[in-house]
Amino acid sequence: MNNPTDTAAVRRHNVALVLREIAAHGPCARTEVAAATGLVHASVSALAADLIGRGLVAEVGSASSGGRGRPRRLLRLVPGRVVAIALQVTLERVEVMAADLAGAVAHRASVPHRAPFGDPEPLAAVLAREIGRAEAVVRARRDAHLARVVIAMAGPVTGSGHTVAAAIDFGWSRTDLRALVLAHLPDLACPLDVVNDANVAALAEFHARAEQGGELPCAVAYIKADTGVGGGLVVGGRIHTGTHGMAGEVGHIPVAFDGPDCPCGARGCLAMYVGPEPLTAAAGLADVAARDGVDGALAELDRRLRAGDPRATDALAFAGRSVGAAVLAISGLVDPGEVILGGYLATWAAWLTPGIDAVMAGRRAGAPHLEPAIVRGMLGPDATLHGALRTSREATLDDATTVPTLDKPTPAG
Amino acid sequence: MNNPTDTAAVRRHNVALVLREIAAHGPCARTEVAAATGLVHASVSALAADLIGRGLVAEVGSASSGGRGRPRRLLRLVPGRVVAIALQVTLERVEVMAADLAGAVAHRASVPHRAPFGDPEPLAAVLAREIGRAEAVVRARRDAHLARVVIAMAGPVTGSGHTVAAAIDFGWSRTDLRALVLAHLPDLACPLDVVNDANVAALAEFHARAEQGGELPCAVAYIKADTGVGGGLVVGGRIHTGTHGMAGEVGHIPVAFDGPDCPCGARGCLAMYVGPEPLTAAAGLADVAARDGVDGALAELDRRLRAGDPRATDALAFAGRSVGAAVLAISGLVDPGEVILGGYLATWAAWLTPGIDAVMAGRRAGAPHLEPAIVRGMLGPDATLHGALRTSREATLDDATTVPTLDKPTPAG
DNA sequence: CTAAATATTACAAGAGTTGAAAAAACTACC
DNA sequence: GGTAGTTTTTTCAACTCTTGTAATATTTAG
Repeated sequence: MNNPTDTAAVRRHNVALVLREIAAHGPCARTEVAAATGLVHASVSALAADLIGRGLVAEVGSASSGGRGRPRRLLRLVPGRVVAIALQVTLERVEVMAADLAGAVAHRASVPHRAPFGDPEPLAAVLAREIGRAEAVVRARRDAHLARVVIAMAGPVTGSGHTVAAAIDFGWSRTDLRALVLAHLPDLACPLDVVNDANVAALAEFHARAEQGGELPCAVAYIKADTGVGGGLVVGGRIHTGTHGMAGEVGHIPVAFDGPDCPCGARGCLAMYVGPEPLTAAAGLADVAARDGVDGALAELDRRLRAGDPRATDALAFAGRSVGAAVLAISGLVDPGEVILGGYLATWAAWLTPGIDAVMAGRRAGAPHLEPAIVRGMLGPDATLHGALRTSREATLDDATTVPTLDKPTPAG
Repeated sequence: MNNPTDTAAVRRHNVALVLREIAAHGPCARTEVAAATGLVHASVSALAADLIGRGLVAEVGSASSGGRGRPRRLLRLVPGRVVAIALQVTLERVEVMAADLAGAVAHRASVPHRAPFGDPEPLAAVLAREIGRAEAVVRARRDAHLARVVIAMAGPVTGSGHTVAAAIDFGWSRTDLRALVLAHLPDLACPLDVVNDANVAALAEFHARAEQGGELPCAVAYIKADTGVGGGLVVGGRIHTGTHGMAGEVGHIPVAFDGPDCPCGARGCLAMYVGPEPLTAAAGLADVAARDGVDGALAELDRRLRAGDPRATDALAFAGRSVGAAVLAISGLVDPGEVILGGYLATWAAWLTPGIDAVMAGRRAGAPHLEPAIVRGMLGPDATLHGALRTSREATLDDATTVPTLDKPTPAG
């Protein structure tokens, strides 16, 4: 907010306020919105009329409010009015999901991409094709407004939100993925963002918790492990990307500065203790990994954990200690209210917790009220897709005036 | 910004914008302010008139701008109009400084406090007495407006900004220092804040760099060591306090999770490697420390470093490695554009850098553009006092309408 | 001394919110 | 069944703020 402000900005802000309230607290009357936002009845009426004009909000019947008096006319989000497309790039596939502001899924796809190492162009073509398909689905719906396309993938993304600084798994460096994809889509009429997968997963988990628990902490950290170790920081409800898009890369927190060498160039990184390869190796599954791949080894590790194999449980307990060290680092630096575990850290939380607690016990004993709560993420493997959709949702809720009015400006029939 | 916005908020924002511009870029004309802020000439005139009415800004002569034409009338901050009082609590003394928005010092004091362990009340009395003295100095000045009193001390301060959660050095816990001090000052007519000393020092160093370098990074981390190891995070120009006021406590980042026990309850904390006791001990000065205290040992260490004593330089090189590990953790988590060293880390940066670089070399080799620059702080031991003043300054610049107009509202003679 | 150039102010218009009054719509009660 | 009471929503005049244009002020070049 370094720019000059005028009354239009006030309008934007207050429209967003009303829309956010209606989106968050289900169908509700104008009076309730006024009470919740602090705006005056007259203002809420005008702002709601604006939102209705954009097709974002509609009146949905009346509800007599207990005693006598005029019944309140409830407002709610119009399903399917604003849709976003999210794409997640994993090692082998592209996952696609399109959903509206309420989270109703309009389109879902999963395709293999067979991207060659070192050349982002074929993957960009696949992404563009899938965006086109999803866009066609959205366009077929009457009055659906495509707000944004969001591509999530591993690797730091620079602040401006389009260049992947280093995608180790794909052998790229400083690749403007947005430009590559947009080159295939000259007619795309909405913004396209590239984001870090773990960062948006953190955002999704943050909102999932905020929606069920009442209070939302000022900061939340997310640590996940699946094919890699990553994470994200949500500060004040927003993703903290950092100067180079590296923020939240918890996989490379050094938990032992004289530890084993990490491919990143440093020593003793967290990923060297809880990453899939070191973890399965520590559980004595190196041979399984060599034969069946990492996924097979992880599945076998899961079986052995549930069977009570001591070598497996010991490996998890040791890994837990490194997670505990990372949590202490996070606690001291960022001081989040909660640390959320994702991926197999959530699945195997029961076996990790003893190690985490052991490392944190000392400090907790001194000041238990100052340490973050460690909780399991509630979203499964789709956390990233949901998070990518969430970034679009937040952008729309922040500035609803980007959604066109339904009267004349869209004469497309 | 979750509250409804009205035109008054627009005014606040734009007044702040103009004031900030005048404060930052010296005496400048309305035209220049308009160009820099994006506001229209007419608006700048009105806003400047408001600021002049509050006595914050004054016209200071004309300056012909090159060629012909009406000369521009320059605006500048009125010295001494808005004054803040900062107090820093150290182990043995209370340091006091009062200064105006431009940083001109109006009052300076340093008194021993002899605070007993476990009882905050005597210290609160000393603080209240010193605030009263500083206030009297401010009040004696014609038209000086006391904006804020800020108390900086070690220990996490909760977000609401008044309770010290744990002051280890003084043996307090969850102490509402603000209430204790205000009880002695029933007539204090301005807000009183309690802040973490290292956090505000980080803010001061951030602004010191921002003022000389043009671009300010989106995030900056600060690490200092003197009587203790601490730090701060500045994100988006603001101090990130965290959920419990613990953010930036870099002294307790674990750099080796099987390292030596730390009084905080954890193991391998950074403070166990670069803190004054471990550092002097590693340099073979344990006996000096026992005889002359920590300060004596640090002075001796400084002499030996400059004399080239290999044991001293080796100790610093080793400590540097732990700092490097902490920087890697900070880089991965927060991804600041710069890491600023303070205290004796700045003084002895030349001996620490080899160790830091050794730890960071590996990752820098892979992606040099993604690692933060490590720089020495420019402010000396007064960084904390300047930072405390800076928090007040930022609050005033954010909302200049808190400064009363000079006409009638202040009939005090 | 005049014309050009630059800086600042004056003024009407447009957009937004606010507060009070009016209208709408339903329930309860006689 | 009609009327009063209650609650919700809309209408309308007033106020504030920014903007764009025009007018005014002030200096230098020629």
